[in-house]
Amino acid sequence: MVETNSTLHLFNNTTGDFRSMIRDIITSDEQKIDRITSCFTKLTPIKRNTIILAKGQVCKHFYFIETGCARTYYITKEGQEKTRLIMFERSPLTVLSSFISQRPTVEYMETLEDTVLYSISQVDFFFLRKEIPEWDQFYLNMLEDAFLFQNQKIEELVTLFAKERYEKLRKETPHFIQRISNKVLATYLDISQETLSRLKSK
Amino acid sequence: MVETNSTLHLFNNTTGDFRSMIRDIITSDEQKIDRITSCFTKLTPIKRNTIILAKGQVCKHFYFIETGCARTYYITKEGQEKTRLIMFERSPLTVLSSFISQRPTVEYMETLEDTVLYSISQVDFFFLRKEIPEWDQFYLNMLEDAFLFQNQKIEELVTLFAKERYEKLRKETPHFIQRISNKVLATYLDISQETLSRLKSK
DNA sequence: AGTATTTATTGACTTAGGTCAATGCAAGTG
DNA sequence: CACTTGCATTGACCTAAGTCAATAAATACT
Repeated sequence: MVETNSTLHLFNNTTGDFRSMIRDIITSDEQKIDRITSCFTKLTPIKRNTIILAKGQVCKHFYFIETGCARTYYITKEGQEKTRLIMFERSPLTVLSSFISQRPTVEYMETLEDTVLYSISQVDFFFLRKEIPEWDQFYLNMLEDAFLFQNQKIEELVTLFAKERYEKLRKETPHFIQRISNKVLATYLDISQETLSRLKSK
Repeated sequence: MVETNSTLHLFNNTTGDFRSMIRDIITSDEQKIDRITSCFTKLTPIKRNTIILAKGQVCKHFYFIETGCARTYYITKEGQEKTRLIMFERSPLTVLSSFISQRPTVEYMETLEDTVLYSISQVDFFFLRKEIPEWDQFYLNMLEDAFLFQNQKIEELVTLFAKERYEKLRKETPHFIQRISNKVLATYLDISQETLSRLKSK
């Protein structure tokens, strides 16, 4: 990863890559981009299969993934994992329900690969929303995206067979199959690992 | 329903009840409430089981339900209905995915009882958001609510058995059982009508 | 490199819930 | 009020997908 920083600000612990991620997300002047990036901390790399947030905790951070990927999942009372969301590099990552409400989450958040995150606290996040309209707009866009994503997920769960959900994923997001283990992918599609294995070989 | 209007504005086709609904939703001065209510039209009562929006159409309106109730649902390629959302009086009603994106919906919207709606066009709705910060805030709150609702729905679909979903509904929203037919309720819980009938008698 | 621990695959069997069909019941319409 | 149409219930049977178990293959660990 290139460690050049396009600004001259000292004590800015963000990289050029991170600035470009922010620029992808909001259109604003460089000063505001500075202000935003200054609120983020680059975390030390997190090993794969590390739990970032556990059931019962309040989600006090919002992340951007620089490299790697992560998921959020439920554990049923029978002990089964059910993955709701998988996010890759250059994407936001948080347990939005808990982040919004600041109430304990029922989900776990876990890295699926060695992952580098940029982190902002919930307090700073909401402070930035008041301060920078473009950031407020980003929050709104993210919320809309999250709504549309879940809307789609509900539709797929209730209208498609296991086989069809897998085929749709294969066509629309083939990188999921390349990067995510069969085991986790099965929990994402809400089918058993064995059934997924059988679907793949047909 | 009381048809008194607490303002002196002529040509204001909204009722006192409607004003109180808006006041429930946003905190603002009476002038802005006037401005908001003036953008809504009270529709002539709609008979039960009337389709308000069909698959393939773009959702160009946002509604408040004054009396009655309505649902949005998918029809699978096997011809089965799957209800995603049921809304009652004093609640917002729209197919948010299509309303946001202005792209054709895959859902149907239908009244479940004789229903009275207040309607605002998508254009006016977004115009109001620019004009009145409290309305913009309402949109954000609604989006957050909608997100949280779907988040919950996904959790229930993937972590609970049919029986448990029914028991949860019976405890948390008993009015659904009183007002919604077994048939529609079954599609809301994503179980067959026969199975729901059997669950109820145990 | 060699061992230990996951993960993937495959077969045999089970099950939650669905489908189909028949009957009784309630409700809307002329 | 009769009549039709749709809704709820129940029984008999079915099936998509899950579970359990045994290998095999891949990864991680020392």
